[in-house]
Amino acid sequence: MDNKASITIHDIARELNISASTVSRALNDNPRISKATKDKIKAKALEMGYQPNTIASNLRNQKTNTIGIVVPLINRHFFSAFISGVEDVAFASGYNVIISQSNDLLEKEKQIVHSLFSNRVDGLIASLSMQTNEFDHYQLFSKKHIPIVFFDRVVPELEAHKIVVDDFMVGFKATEHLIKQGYKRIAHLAGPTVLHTYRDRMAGYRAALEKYNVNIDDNLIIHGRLTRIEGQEAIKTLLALPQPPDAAFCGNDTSALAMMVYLKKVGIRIPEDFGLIGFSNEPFSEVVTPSISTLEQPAFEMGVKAAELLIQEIESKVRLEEHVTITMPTELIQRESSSRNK
Amino acid sequence: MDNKASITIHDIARELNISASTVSRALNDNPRISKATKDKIKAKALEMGYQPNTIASNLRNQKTNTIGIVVPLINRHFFSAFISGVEDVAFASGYNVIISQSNDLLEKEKQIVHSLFSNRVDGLIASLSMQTNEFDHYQLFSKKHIPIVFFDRVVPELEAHKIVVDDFMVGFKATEHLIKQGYKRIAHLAGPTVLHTYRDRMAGYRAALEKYNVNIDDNLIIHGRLTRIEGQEAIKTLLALPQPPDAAFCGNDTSALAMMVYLKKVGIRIPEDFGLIGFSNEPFSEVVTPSISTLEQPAFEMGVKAAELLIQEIESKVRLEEHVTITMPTELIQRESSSRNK
DNA sequence: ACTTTTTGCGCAATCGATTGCATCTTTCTG
DNA sequence: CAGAAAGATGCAATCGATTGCGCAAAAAGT
Repeated sequence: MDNKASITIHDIARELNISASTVSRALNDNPRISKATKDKIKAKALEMGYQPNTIASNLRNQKTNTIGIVVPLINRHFFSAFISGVEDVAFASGYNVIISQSNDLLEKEKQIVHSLFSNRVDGLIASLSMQTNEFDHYQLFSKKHIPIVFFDRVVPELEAHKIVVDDFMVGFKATEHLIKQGYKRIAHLAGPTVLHTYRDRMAGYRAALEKYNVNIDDNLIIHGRLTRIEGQEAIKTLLALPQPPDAAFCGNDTSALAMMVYLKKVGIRIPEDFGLIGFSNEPFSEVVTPSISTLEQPAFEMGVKAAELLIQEIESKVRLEEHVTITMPTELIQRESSSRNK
Repeated sequence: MDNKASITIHDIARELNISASTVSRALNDNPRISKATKDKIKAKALEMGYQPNTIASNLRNQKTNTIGIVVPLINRHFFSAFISGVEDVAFASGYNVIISQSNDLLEKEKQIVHSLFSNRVDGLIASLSMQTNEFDHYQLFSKKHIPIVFFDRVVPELEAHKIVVDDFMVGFKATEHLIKQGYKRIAHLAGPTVLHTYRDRMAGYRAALEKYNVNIDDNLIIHGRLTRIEGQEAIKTLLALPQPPDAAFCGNDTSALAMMVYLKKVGIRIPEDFGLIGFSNEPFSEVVTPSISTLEQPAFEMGVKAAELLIQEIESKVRLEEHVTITMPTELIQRESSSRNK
């Protein structure tokens, strides 16, 4: 029915024989407008079914009340939980959220970042793609002092706020746990070392071994993309070693699961013969048999923190000079796959 | 450093002593501008680090190249996979995606829909909240002929495009499968009947029983919100029946898992003593022991279809008169939890 | 009664990109 | 070589909301 163009404040103004400025001010509860006029205008706006045009407002105000999110893949528990946390806070503060996924491709990430910039988001929350090794595209934002918060995959070179987990402690705690459970040769399935996350975790792994005087054997360290396939390949490789490991700390739960499935298939008992611990507490790790020990990565809370930090920065007049880094605690969740001592 | 305001086409025009219109046309490859001028302008734009202001463009063009998505909760496998599918198609077609979650609250859903409208999204993709029993807020869109695609939770009253799975067939196939596996008393854990989805599924369940001349016992049908807790309560209730069931078709994998955990605990063997089938093929259902039979809900593909349909509608001059409903196939995935005949 | 303040509202510019309608050159045609 | 046609670019309005400044009327102060 209502095919005509939207009604604007000018339409309301014309109907009421007043100026558009007054309508605008009335709708924004500007004190310069009398109560009587305000009421009249608001009533008319309602009657005419007026809906503000946020685009126009954004253009004029140089503010979009929108924050952009860049993640490698929406459809992964950690990221979707994180996004959920961001959205919660954003909504409560009157912000919209534009989400894009990089599919772990640098080129797509670049495009997305440009697009979000052109859409004039007020701030950006991003996790780097696995390929990302240059950061010029983020300078669009930093040069204009548009706040950015990086999370999960971050690099030290980046001058921006960061939300991370203590990856060193992750590696340390996971490894220490396996040691304390009596495992002697502990393998580590690590992600690509270009990412600091994985470097730190491996450092924690090494530190724990050293602390407990366990010999470090580089043959027990395998790098990969932590997929199911690669997890399976890794465990095959490890078992074929002259001195195979009796436990593994995997970079994520997915690869730990892959190992578990294979170990069960070849008749190696978990946790008796082989101990496993993963990372990030995917929903499945609790319900598989045996359940997989892991470290909880508080995704939702990280999203909340990221959004709070970003919005605070957006709305503060003065831009913080130093960049804050929030390190989130990760909790070790001991389950069956590593519970040799009970 | 670069603290000054953004450079606009006017800045470029000034530098080159030409008009802004020419710059605009050049950057848009308008044939009315000579190659020489275009090259000069593009070079200058690059040199000055020009970034188009999409907001201004959107306002003028009355088009935002943005589509809005409303889901109950981002952080759920089905929805995040769906969104991922939408985002893929949207990005490829030059659209941004604004995502909001209703948290299954009608009031929040209303706010979101208004906000997306004010942001002038070119189209909307939505799944109703569990509470939603009125639809006036969507009329904002339909009245202005802004296309909407509903998915998953839909109602027949809605005059819009829909992407759904064939819920009747889901119920039918799941139940038929259990019957063919030799189970005799098949329970059904159903969702709230206000939602058509669940009504249809139950109808399918009943139809299958009838077709195979299995007596329908209403005591075996339990309604709930399909959470883990309620799944556990349900199986307790069912087992306490004078004539307990020997199989169950659960409304989702989560509740099926809850049943499984309880059944294992009390020593009832799956699938020998009790058959289980869930719905939606959550990632965990494949990896638990025993693995859970289920029906695949092609979330990602549904997102793809939804986006394709919406974008096609947005970009077609003529608005389709009839509303299309795309019914996606669901495939039964037989796993251990229901494989008595092998 | 006259100045000063306060109150209420309108004018017109602005945000940045787009586009219909000129205008001014060239180039071509007969 | 006049006049038409084609080619290249500029002017100014437009999208809808916001806001600094100004003006008039009403209220307050002397």
